Amino acid sequence: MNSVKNLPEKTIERLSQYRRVLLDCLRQGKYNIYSHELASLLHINPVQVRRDIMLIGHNGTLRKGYDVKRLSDMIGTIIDSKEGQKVAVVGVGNLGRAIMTYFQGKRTKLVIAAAFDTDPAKVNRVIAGIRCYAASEMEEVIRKEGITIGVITVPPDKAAESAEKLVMAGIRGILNYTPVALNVEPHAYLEEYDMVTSLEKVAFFVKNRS
Amino acid sequence: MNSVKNLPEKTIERLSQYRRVLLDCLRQGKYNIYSHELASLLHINPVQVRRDIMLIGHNGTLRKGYDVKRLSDMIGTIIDSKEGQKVAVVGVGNLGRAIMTYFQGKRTKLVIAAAFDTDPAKVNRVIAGIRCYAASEMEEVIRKEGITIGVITVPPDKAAESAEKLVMAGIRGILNYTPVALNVEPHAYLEEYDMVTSLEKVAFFVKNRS
DNA sequence: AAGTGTGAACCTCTTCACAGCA
DNA sequence: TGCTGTGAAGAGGTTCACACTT
Repeated sequence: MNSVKNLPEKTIERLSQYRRVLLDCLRQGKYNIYSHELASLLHINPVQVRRDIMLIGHNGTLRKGYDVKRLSDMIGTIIDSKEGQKVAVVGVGNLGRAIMTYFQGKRTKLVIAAAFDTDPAKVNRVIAGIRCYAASEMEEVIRKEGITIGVITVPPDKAAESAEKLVMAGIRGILNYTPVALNVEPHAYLEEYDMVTSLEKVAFFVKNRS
Repeated sequence: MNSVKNLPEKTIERLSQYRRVLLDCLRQGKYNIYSHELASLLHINPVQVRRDIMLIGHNGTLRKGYDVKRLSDMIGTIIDSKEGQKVAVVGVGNLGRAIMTYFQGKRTKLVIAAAFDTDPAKVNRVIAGIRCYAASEMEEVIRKEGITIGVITVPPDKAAESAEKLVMAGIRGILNYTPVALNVEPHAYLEEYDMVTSLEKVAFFVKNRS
């Protein structure tokens, strides 16, 4: 079937961004929005917006733009799990802390429930509102808390080991910020992002501009 | 013409990753590598590797795999500028520091030359080896140092303002880690990355697995 | 036999063009 | 008139299949 489960990856990314914009609108008391407004706020094409919205089910539309509340709720039912999901941050360095701070009290459906590190100065402390455990406690804590997603922000040489521990603990999704390609399939869904690559990409396009 | 300037975006990203792997090989005394080795290290298809290498000029090949040194140099001539490029980090929070630490002494062709913040406690200090200036000095420092790329890691509400300042200072490329879509075209090349979107994407795929 | 180089097919994503509705 | 919804075309990216080389 061609349900919501088969949405294109790019559409999912944009839905997340639509929702952010929509929530902003609600906060400002704006209750409907045109596809071209959403589009220009995100610098994309209005057709793209309409098609994404079409893909999540023809519903949710009106003749004078989209109903902001209804659309953002609709996106919620697609992206969020009903009972929410818990996230663990592995590696409480600058990057780990950045993510923990970012999420502090933001989402209700996606909550950072634990952090892990090997540094005794961090273990058993609460950092950015999140309890930090010893890396050795990973499996126990993840199972007990029902954590499903792990974010890896450790130094490169500890990345593979961290991923392995997460998989052992039954994690279902991993977001890897380390420049090391991990091998966790088919146990977990894996998303990798490398800041150096992004910067080099910008450097390339800066170099080759007319 | 169909030169190296017109390389697909995805190919550029992979070239950056190939180079990392190749430099690792050199460090380990490995001097040639097969496409399937490179591929499996990065979890992609060997054909993809061969095609990317083909795109950067048929050269660089051998009958017993690729010459590691020659290929990584070749990638260097494509990604790097001859005299290198300087980078500025705008916003010395956790994320800004993460990037500054990451790059410390890593690259010679892509160097973080300055950081900017409004916090008096950070201004005029050296953090992760990088001099931190007041945000008000941005235009002056960027022009004087010849900085071409800006990384924005400020809080969301200051993102637009930071981007504007960078553009005013003649910046040519921006990497935006803020969840705010910036409007800097046609002055600068823009790359955006949003951690929340990435996490939500992982959450979606975790939720919808067979 | 085991690699590379590459045309062509395939798949994914984006945009065009336009019908239909208020 | 000005919006949404959508078939169809187009662009971009990946993989297949196979010729070629040593």
